[in-house]
Amino acid sequence: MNSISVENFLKNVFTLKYDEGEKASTSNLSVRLGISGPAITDMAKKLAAKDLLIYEPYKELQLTDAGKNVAIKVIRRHRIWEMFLHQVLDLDLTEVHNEAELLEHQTSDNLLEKLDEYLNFPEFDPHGDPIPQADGSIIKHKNAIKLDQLSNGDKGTIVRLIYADEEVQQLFEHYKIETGASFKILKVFKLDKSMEVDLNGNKIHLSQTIQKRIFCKIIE
Amino acid sequence: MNSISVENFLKNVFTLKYDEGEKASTSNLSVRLGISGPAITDMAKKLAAKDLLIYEPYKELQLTDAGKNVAIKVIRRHRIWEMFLHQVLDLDLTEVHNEAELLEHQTSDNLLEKLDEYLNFPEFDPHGDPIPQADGSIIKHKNAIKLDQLSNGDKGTIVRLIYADEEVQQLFEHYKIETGASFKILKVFKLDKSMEVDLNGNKIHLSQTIQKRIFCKIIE
DNA sequence: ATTATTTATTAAGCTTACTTAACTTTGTCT
DNA sequence: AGACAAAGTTAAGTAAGCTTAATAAATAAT
Repeated sequence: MNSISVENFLKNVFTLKYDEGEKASTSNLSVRLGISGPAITDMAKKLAAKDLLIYEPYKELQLTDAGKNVAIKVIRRHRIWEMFLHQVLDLDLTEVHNEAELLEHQTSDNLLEKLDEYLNFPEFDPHGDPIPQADGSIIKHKNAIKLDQLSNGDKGTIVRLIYADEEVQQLFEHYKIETGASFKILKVFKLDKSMEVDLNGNKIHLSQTIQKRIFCKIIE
Repeated sequence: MNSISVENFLKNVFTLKYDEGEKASTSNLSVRLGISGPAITDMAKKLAAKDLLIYEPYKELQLTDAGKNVAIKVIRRHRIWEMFLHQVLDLDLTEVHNEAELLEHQTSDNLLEKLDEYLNFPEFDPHGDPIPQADGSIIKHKNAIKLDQLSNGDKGTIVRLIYADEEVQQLFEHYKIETGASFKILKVFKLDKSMEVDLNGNKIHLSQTIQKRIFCKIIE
């Protein structure tokens, strides 16, 4: 069995790359996992020896299929727990992530499938993140794009939010940015590509970094 | 925060002593925790340094109040999870223990109270074990005694089963020994204090060791 | 009471998952 | 191209939680 550290490592390589489009570099992982650079290099070598990823000094980490499978399973457990905690136990969106972060490493296959069944096999979690299916496949939102692709006057609804860290989470919470919310782009500033958005009647200003963490669908 | 190893250690000192009436000795703990004797001594010294228990070489371990509180909290989390897994997710009695064994270490106070509330503040788990309350108090079954106290002809119902290890668990499962079941003592053998019992129409033979793991109430 | 046996402890060593300090490689800037 | 900053790696060391082998204390048996 893989340890909690190993599971978290692989999960973060995966989400960094595939959810956020960032480089799976030593420094990015160091920040994400809250451990030192050398600890990242160390772990990368260990996991390479187990064929869970490909490590070449000074190059970006690459998950192998085996590594991807582990990552996807951890993400599945995480998102099913989030859904369960939110829908069944009524924990709010700011809490579910941290609780799921712990539970995701202590969930047997049997328990996981019971939870999935209880929830009636959901496809997306409360943040709009896709829940990897039992076979490892990941369903995508159709026609969803990141907010930074929109222009003046565009209207849409939010379908997914990327909760990378505590601060982003607080910002979403503070401005009531949540899946299902409708918005209109009021103005895009060419200077720094920030934009002003009307969200349920409130005017809010979003940097490009934040825009990239918000997936939406355009309403024609 | 206490590590998983520390939580398990304190929990087992507690249950060994207060649930099973056994000595909290190095060898008993070694068997229970599945680790070597020296590992027990090591941990005992560490926890003594943290004032969670009193360690004197060659003497039985004694939990301090602080140590008891940690143990009781872990037991509370364990039993609430068992109840939840059984009642809400429909896992069977043989599964809930092992799942709860993992989840008990990854449950925040907030989540725990949500689970407790969802279950409507139960007092006993599916094995009949008392669930320590939020204030640390432990409600006892009234007038419950262990099976080994009964005599020929006594009738009663099972209120609680002590699931010490995998084997006992299997035995309970195999003979359909479960809380709520009615029984009658057919014969007590003086030789080894074993007894023959009629349980829901089946004749079963129980050693004294097993009798001590079954709590019941007499029906007059 | 002495011996034998069980039980517990000490000693030495291992793995995992980290740390900081020093050094090396890579990429950028002029 | 050379210098420099940023990013990554190597080296050495730590703490937790284990292990086995050897030793000592407590308990039971004769």
